Amino acid sequence: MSIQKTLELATQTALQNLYDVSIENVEFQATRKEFEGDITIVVFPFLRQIKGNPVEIGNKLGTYLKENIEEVATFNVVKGFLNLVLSDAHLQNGFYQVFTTDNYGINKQSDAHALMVEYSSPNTNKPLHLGHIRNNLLGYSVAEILKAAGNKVYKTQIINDRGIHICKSMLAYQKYGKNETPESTGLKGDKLIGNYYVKFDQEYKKEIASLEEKGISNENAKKQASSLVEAQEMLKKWEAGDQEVTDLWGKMNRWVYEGFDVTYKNLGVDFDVNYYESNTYLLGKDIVQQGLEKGIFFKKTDGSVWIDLSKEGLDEKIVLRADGTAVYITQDIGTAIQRTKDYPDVKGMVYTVGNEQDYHFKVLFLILKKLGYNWADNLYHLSYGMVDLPEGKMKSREGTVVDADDLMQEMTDTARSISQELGKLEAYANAEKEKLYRIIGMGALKYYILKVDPKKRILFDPKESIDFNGNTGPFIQYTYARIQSLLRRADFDYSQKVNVSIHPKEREVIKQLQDFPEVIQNAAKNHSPALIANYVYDLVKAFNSFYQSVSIFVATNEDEKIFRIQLSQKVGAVIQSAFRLLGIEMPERM
RNA sequence: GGUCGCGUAGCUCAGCUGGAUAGAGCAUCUGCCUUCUAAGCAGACGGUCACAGGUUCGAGUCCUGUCGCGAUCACCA
Repeated sequence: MSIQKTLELATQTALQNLYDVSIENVEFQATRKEFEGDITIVVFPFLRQIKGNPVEIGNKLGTYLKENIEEVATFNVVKGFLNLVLSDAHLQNGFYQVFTTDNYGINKQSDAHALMVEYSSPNTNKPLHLGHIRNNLLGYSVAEILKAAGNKVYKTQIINDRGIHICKSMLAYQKYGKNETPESTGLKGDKLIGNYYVKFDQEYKKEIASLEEKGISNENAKKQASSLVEAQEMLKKWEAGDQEVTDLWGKMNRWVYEGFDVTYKNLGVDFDVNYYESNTYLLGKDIVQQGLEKGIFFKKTDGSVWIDLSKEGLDEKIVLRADGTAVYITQDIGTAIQRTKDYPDVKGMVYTVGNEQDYHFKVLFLILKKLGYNWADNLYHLSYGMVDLPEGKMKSREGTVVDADDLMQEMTDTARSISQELGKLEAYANAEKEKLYRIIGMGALKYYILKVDPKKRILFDPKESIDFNGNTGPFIQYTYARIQSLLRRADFDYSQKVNVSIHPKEREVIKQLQDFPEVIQNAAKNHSPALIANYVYDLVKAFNSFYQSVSIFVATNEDEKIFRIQLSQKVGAVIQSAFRLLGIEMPERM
């Protein structure tokens, strides 16, 4: 039984005995650090049922708890706050239990309730950028957090491998590509294709400009430009299965995937299953037909099919075009249903998609619910804020993007130069040093992105480098590395339970450790890696303060030394577990 | 214009179901390396929690309105 539960029951009994009232909830909070105590009971809410002075009630309750509950060593009352000091014995027992629990805080995954987490979902006409990095890190991390909270999770992406934008790259390649390949140019496949996408846009703009000179309005010029018309024709050919077009499409997509694979690998993310839009874009039409029969959708005179969501405060929304072809939401309906067929154990899905699509997902979830799918209640749009630059939105076509590969490389480079400046790691082999630079650089990047609340937008200024001091990934990695150094030196058995008097700094660390399981549950419930990041930061602060104020190897007796090593070991383990949920690796030294 | 999100120290962010004097980091300034890794620790400075009302014993947190920023309201994806 948790200490909180114990105290709650005891408080209820106490108030029954002392005042003859039955209280339903007891409100707890961690004692603020300027007061003495570990856990605080808020007395004010009792005043609804007990007439009297809160300080007096607090004192009576405190006395009762101290006399009857062995875990309570002493107490004090400030205003309406009853601060309880827990006994050393209780803290030691609590810690030893934490210490001896393997994979502390991490739950076993249950097959009963599987979830599918979608993230990344790139277009195959351009390389990944900083926006994708946020998406990928968030999706991956939330998937890992959900696993740690006890869910079975399938990670997936839907690859946007068809459409007019792909045709634009293909067209530009046909015209200007001279049969270049990643091998012949030495470029990553996604970079090569991305260049042609930009090339198309440049030529398209030139064309519009020259049409405008001939007196054609901008609006008409945009529609009439021959390059655009050609791209549209190419899309029709693709849909008709034209051999030449589909061959080129296949070849160029393969190059892009090879490029993406490198980026994903460096980013440390992975997927259990991929869905391709070229396979799913026709899905959902039969569902629309069924919905029409059930009266959920209705047909307009031109033959297009709609759903009326005005009762839900939304508009009418089209689900099928007049010519019978699918729109974006049609295939999303189809894909969601397809996934539950492919993976019958899936009871819910998480979509990691930017907040610009809030409206879309509201509509999608509502439609699926109206169609009567019982898993529709367990759909969640993990909506996150955009990553913007000081000058505004990133735009691939205009070249104002922070490229994912470049940024990761820069982070490693920064880690290298800081490390060299500090004169660290000089004794190690080059290969090991490079590996550590990568771990530290990526740790800085990932923590920087994940520590902020997903729904807030991030302003990224490329001119200001991401920090390595303070509330950062490397700070936490550094603490871990220090702990590993301690453990390498501790060449004795420290597994046994010991009795010591607990230092105030140790108290703080123990209490932090005890919060970890709840933090994981909370992060899962809120789909927020930021909660994990903030927790680890607090834990590390508490540990560093402890590390600074007590000596571990020069403890006053053997038991104390063992206890401090145990405490350090477990803090290291929790840091590692928590950072694994963020996809951040730990260095053994730095 | 409708809808949704955000607004906390000079900057970047915490602040759990309402609870004590609103917390960190960066930046600026002070101390601490002949003792376990100074990417660290201890401290100083810095706040009308956008604004105005309301609910409450108690509001950064809940409600209403106003302002500011962003997104969205396509037979594009």
